[in-house]
Parts: sequence; structure tokens; C-alpha cells
Amino acid sequence: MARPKEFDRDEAVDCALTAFRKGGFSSTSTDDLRLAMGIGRQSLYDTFKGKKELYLEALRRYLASRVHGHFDLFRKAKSPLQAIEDLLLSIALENPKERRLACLAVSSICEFGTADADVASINREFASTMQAALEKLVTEAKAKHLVRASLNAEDTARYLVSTLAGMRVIAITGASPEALRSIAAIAILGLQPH
Amino acid sequence: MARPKEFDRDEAVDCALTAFRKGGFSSTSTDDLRLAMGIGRQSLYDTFKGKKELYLEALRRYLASRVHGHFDLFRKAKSPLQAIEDLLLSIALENPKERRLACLAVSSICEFGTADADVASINREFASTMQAALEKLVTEAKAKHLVRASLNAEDTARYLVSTLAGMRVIAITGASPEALRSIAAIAILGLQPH
DNA sequence: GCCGTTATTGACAAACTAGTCCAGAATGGA
DNA sequence: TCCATTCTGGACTAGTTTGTCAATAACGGC
Repeated sequence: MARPKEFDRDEAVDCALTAFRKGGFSSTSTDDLRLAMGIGRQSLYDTFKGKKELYLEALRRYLASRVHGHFDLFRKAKSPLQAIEDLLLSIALENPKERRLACLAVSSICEFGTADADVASINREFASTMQAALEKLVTEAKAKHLVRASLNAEDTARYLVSTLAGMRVIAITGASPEALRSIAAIAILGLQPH
Repeated sequence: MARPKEFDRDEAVDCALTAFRKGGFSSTSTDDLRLAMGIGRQSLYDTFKGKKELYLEALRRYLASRVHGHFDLFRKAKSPLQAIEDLLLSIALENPKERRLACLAVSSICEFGTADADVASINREFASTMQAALEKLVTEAKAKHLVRASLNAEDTARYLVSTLAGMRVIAITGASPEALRSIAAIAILGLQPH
């Protein structure tokens, strides 16, 4: 065997993630990163290959943890509509510091558009995972007459993904939990039958 | 008098705006900018003082033109609810190239958060202009029984701003006009009375 | 046409950036 | 204890970045 790493890889990625969420990819230098991660320059390159690869790993990690958290909410919810509501409310429940950090999905979409194949593909996969889960929830909710029968599951799921993205943007600007809750409430109210 | 400029200042800002919308502030170099604007390096610094000032001017110009366009829609609309619907539908009506460019408001919020006072203040002013206009429309729509009486105008306006931001994000990823229209339709349907 | 003013052009400087190299240190197994 | 392996830290490089400077060119009023 040989000398073991002095830092935890996952913790380091988390620190990099926070740094990237603060300023995006371009404006976060490798020096900012290694300082935030508390590791040396060479360790960064040995462990993560480069800045871009570290960013992609941070993005994957961020989205995986979001999926994990969201699916957890879904499982715990009493009804499919409650699951959707809990999802929208989850932003309001985050602590203020976390809430004010940009969502790396939204941020990467703004910074890279569709120009970067890796970023686009990671985001596309996340979006379709969420889309599928939400379609299922909407379909179930429709079956239980919790949402309007006239609503198309696919369109409604897309609407919810869009709503979530909008709330993430609003949250960065410092919107209060109450403001975020009221947005979620209106979105949910709009789905319910007469 | 003296030698006149060989370029149109407003056109130049528009070119810079497009460049910034493609990649954000940090990843757009002054060289990218002067090339996109078709002007020399010194002209850029003489006319706009620096990269940051050019960005702020592009952001202000972008938001002013959005406000102008939106208020135009509002004036032309047959009813306050129609005005809101037209606003949400306007993204779907943009040409594909324009639609896929990031909204500089959303993009600047992601890149700068609240860390930059200038950016934050410009965005805050735009947000409150839109918020006020939407509150007025919602109040009018309520009076005409076009939207649910139970909806609070302030919250509903915020909900609409958030919806718009979400749709802008979705649009960058290449969402079709149909997808964007369906999102707008669900949002509007949700506001209407039983 | 001359002249003061301003625009343009290309060269330049200082700082910063991503990524590499290398020497030394730390580790676990033999 | 010694060794092979891998980690670490600092120096380094090549390229890019923002912003400036100085020389030249173009314009309009006189």
C-alpha cells in the first residue's frame, strides 16, 4: 500500500459544489476551488483530473442528491398531490444560506446553454427523471380526483419542472420562505379540481 | 468638432448583449466582445469604460426592452387576464434562436447572486416594475371575475414572475413552442375561477 | 486647407489562469 | 527498518485576461 489521502473525496466535492454554486464555472478559479476544498493544487488534479471534470462531478453529485431528496419526499407523502406540494415547498424549508445559493442545474443551463454536451446530457437525464416521476404522480393524483381531470400528465409535469426552476431563481434573490410558500400554494391550488 | 464614431453605440451594446447571453459575464472575454461588436479594443474602453460597465449597460438595455415589450402586450390585450396570458405566451412566440439565449436577468442572478450590488439593484428594480404591473393586472382581473377571488394579488404577481423565470430556463434547454404554450396554459387555467 | 478634437489601430504590460513538474514526506507491507 | 507507492506543497510554464499607451487617421468648424 501507499500513503492515503488526507482529505475525504466526497467532502471535497461538496466544497467545490458550494464554490461553483456561488459563482458558476468560469468565475470560480482552480485556486478558489482548492482553497474552498482545503487541498493542494496537485491533489486536485490527481484526484479530479481537472477543473471541468470536477465541475461535472459536482453537478452530477448535486443532481443525484436532489433526486434522492425529492424521491424521499415522494415516498413519505400521504398522497400524490401532497408529494407534489412537498416538492414545491421543499425550497422554502431549506436553510437561508443553502436557499440563496444558485441551483447548479439552472446555473449550468444559463452558463453553458446546450453548447456543452456533457453538461447538457447530465441535465437532460435529471430533467427526464423528474419529468417521469412527476408524470406518474400527476397520473395517480388524477385517478384519485385530486387534480383536474382535464390536465395532461406530461404537460403538467413539465409545468411543475418549470415552476421549480422559477422558484429556484427567485430563491437566489433572497425571497422569503413565505413568498416561496405562497408561490407553491398558488401552483398547487391551480391543479386542483373545482 | 471631431471624428465621429464609426459604429452605432446601441447596435454595439446589442451585440455585446447577445454575447453575454450566450456565456454569461465571466466566460465572455473582452476579445469575444469587441469581435462580436465589430469594434476595436480601445473603442470599447473609450465608449463603455470597461467590461463590467458594458455588462451593466447591456443588462439595463435588455431589461428596458423587456419592460417595453411586456407593457406593449399589456396595452394591446383585450382583458387583464389576456394580458397575463400574452406575457406567458410571448416566450413561445420568440424565434428559436432568441428563445435559446439565456435571459440575462436569470443568468446574472445565477452568476452574481446578491454579491454584486449593481447587478442586484438593476434586477430588483426590474422585478418590482413587473411585480407592480402584474399586481395591477391581477387586481383588475379579479374585479372582472376573470381570476379566482381567493387569490391575493401580490402573491399571484410573484407567482407569475417566478413562472416566467422558470419558462425562460426551460426555453434555453430547447423546449418547443408547444411545450412552452402548454406551461403557460396550465398556469393561466390555474388562476381562473371555477 | 488648416487645426483641434476625437476615433481607431496595434503593440504592450501586468496580472491571472489552468495545468505540470519535481522534490520531499507519509504510509503500509515485507 | 527498508521499500514501493502515493500524497503533498511549492515552484514553474505557457497562454490568456483586462486594461493602457502612443501613433496615426478622420472629421468638422474656421
